[in-house]
Formats: sequence, structure tokens, C-alpha cells
Amino acid sequence: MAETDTKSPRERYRTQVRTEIKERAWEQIATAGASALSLNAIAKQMGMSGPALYRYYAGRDELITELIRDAYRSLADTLRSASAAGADLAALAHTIRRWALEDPQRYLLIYGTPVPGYHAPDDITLISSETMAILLDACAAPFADAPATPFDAHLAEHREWAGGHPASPAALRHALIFWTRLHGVLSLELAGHFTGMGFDPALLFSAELDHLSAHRSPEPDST
Amino acid sequence: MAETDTKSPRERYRTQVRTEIKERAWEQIATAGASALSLNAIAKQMGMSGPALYRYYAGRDELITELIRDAYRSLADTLRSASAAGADLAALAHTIRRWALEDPQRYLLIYGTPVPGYHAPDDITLISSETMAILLDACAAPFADAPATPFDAHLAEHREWAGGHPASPAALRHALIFWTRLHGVLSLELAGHFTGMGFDPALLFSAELDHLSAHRSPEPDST
DNA sequence: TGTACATCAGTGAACGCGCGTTCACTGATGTAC
DNA sequence: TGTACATCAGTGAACGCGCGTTCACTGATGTAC
Repeated sequence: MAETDTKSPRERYRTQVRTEIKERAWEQIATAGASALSLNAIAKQMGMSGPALYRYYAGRDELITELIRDAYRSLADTLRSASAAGADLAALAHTIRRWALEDPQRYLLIYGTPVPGYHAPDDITLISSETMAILLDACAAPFADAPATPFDAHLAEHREWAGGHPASPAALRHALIFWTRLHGVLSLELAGHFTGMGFDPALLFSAELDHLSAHRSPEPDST
Repeated sequence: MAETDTKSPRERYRTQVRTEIKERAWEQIATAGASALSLNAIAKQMGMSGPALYRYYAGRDELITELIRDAYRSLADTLRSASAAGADLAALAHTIRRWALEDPQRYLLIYGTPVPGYHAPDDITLISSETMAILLDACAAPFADAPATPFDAHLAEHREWAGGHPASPAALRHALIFWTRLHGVLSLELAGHFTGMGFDPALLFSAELDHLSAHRSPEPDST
């Protein structure tokens, strides 16, 4: 069990502390939301002084950026392994929902209202493209021969966000719609806007999914 | 032009100042988001001291509650007059979008991530029911004879949120789906998650609307 | 019309809090010879 | 194996800021007789 790590002990310690900082940050976010994230509070919880964190992160913004990056990566990893296990679009949707419910604030950090006072770096759109690519993969096959809509023509000319993915315009559109619909149900659920309304959010989610897949078949709403 | 108002001058002055406070509050929210709303900042902008505001509002939470109430009322009024002018569901959707783009933060205040640190009163769900009722009205007729889905059975037993509205379960479901889908596209647009993706959010919104109305017709995606 | 009183808007000082961030410094850990 | 030096994690004090909220008080406005 000899540690054959090229990293020096100091380097290992550094990454370990950086990790713990992020763990505490996630705990704080899960409790009170991303806007309540405070370097001083994290430091106090770790038993050290506030300024100490500046050895590990240049400031609050850099920490948040890293958290966002990790959140995107976690979602992409989760989706990729589900996809590799043969999940279809509906299964991917449920995977996304599970991932979101696991830590609602993590979902809201990347897809909710931007954290007030935080300024994202330029390449943040690029980070999310990996997740998008997986969705596009899942849409490419089933919607390759879908009928074209007027919006498809527009998408055919504005496919920068797809990052060179060879999906058809109809597939691009379905990936977008898939995303916005899931987000619609999910974000309202996570933000608590369904509480007190009576129905089961999980069933609404499934119902919306049924509509999505019914899209390809001639019968829209069937029992 | 004699002022035949039952209110005393003092009362009129009070409501006038309360109104100005809210106006400044909206300006502040529009600029930096609801979480940045600060009583002291509002007071400073009005040329008075912070504590003075406590003559008009019991505290920050009460002010926010009133803003939320006003936002719901504004949306409901807008929808009601559009509805009275003969707007169908698609027209209502565009009305909602216009209303949201007019002041994105106002939309996000009521349908976005809850304002951190703010605790809503119990009757806040009740306030939103007026808007829901208008949507239900718009869905009642066109979806009265829509085919039933498994989710409809669930909704038939959990229709508290409809507040006694006599819509059919299928209409209830369509109102919900209408809401979540619009929110999906809108909230992502307002939060800026489409910036840099290339396509035109307005066209995506319209495309999603086309899908919605195509729901009732046998041809899902037609040019 | 004038006086006595009550009402109430607004002030300034204060409390206690937390925030992000900088700076000069201590002390432990690692490195080179 | 031991010494001299460089590296760097962490501290404590400080800066400047803003927040919500309370309190005793001043002074203007309205009301009652």
C-alpha cells in the first residue's frame, strides 16, 4: 500500500484542505442557499481564521466558480454513466431529477437565479456544454428523422451552443425543449412553489415526461 | 376638481410615501435583484434616515411581502384584461412573457428562487391563486374533452390549489403544464442562461408554444 | 379666531452583527548542502 | 546526521463597509373646545 504519488506531501495537503473548504461550502449552500455562502463562516467551521482561506482561494468568487464547475462536472458524470448504462431520454430525465433532489441548492446554483454579487468567468458557458452534449447524444438518434419546424431553420443557423455536435436541427430543438421543460417542473418544485398545492410533484414530472415522449408518436395523450 | 376624498390629508400622505418606498424598492430590485433590497438604501435614496421607514413598514419582510403581493396583482390584472380582450392561451403566454421581460426581477421575485432570509406569510399561496384561476379559465373550454391521462386521476383527487375552480382534471393538468413549460423557457431566459448560446429566446418561446397547441391536434410537429 | 393638547413623521445616536479583504508577522515544514 | 535556508500555512489586528432594528427625542401637523 505504498503511496506512489508524484505529489509532494505539501501539495497533497493543499488539495485536501481545498476539498474540505468546498465540502463545508456545500453544506452551507445546502442549508441557506448560495447567496449565504461566506468565507468567514467556512473558516470558523473549520476551526481556523478567515484570512487563512486566502491561501487556498483568491476570494469568494473563485470559490463559487469552482463550486459551479464541480456541480456541472457532477451532473455530467452522472448523466454519462447513466447513458453508458443504456438509459434513454426518459431515464436521463429521472436521473437529472434524482440528482437535483439530492441537493436542490446545487441544481439551483447552476440553473437558478444567478448568485447576487457573483461574477462568473467567461468560460462558464463552455463548462456547461459537456452536459448539453450528452443530451444531444441522447436526442440525436430518436429525433434524426423528426419533421422540421420553422424554429429548426433558425437553430440550423445558430448552433454555436452545440459545440460542433453533429445533431440534426430537430434533435437540437428537442434537446433544448427537453431541457427547458425539465427545468420548468424541477425549478418550481425545488424552489418550493408546489408546496401547498396538493399534488405530487413526482407525478407531475412523470406526466410531463409522458408528454415529451408522446411527441414522437401520433397519439398525444393516451392512457 | 375638488378633492372629494374620505381620507384625511395625513392618510393620503401616508399612502403616498408608502407608494414611493415601493417604487424605490422596485428600482433597487430591478438593478441588483431582490436579495439586494435594503431599507437603509431606500431611505437614503429618498433623502431620509433609515429608521424613518419603520413608520411605514414593520420591517424588511413586510415590505417584501407587499412587493410580492403587488407583483401577483399586476400579473393577474394584466392577464385578466388580456383575457377580457379575447386572448386565447397562446396570446396569454405572450402576455406573460411581455410582462416578465418588462421587469425580469419582478417575475423572478414571485416565481424564482425564494429571497434568502425572507420568510413569506402563510397566505402567500392564496395570493397566487388569482393568476392560476385565469389560466384555468383559459384551459377550461379548449381542454374540456381532452383524453384523460393517469396523472389526471391524481389531480382529480388533489385539486385544492385550484380553489374550487370547476375545471376538468384534463384542464387542470394542462394549466399546470402550461405554467411549468412557460416558466422553464422564461426563467432560463431571464436568468441569462441562454446568453451566448446563439439562438433567439423569443423564437424558442414561440416554438414551445407551438408544441403546446399542437398537443390537441393529431399532428405534433408540423410546418 | 385662538389656545391647549394629541398625534405622528422624521432624526440621530447607538447596538450588535457579519461581511470580504489586506497586511505584517510567527512558526512549522520541507529542501539543499 | 546536522545545519542553514527557503517555503508557506495560519494568525490577529485592522480597514471600511453595510445591514436591520431600537430608542429617546424634536418639531410640525392636525384636532377639540
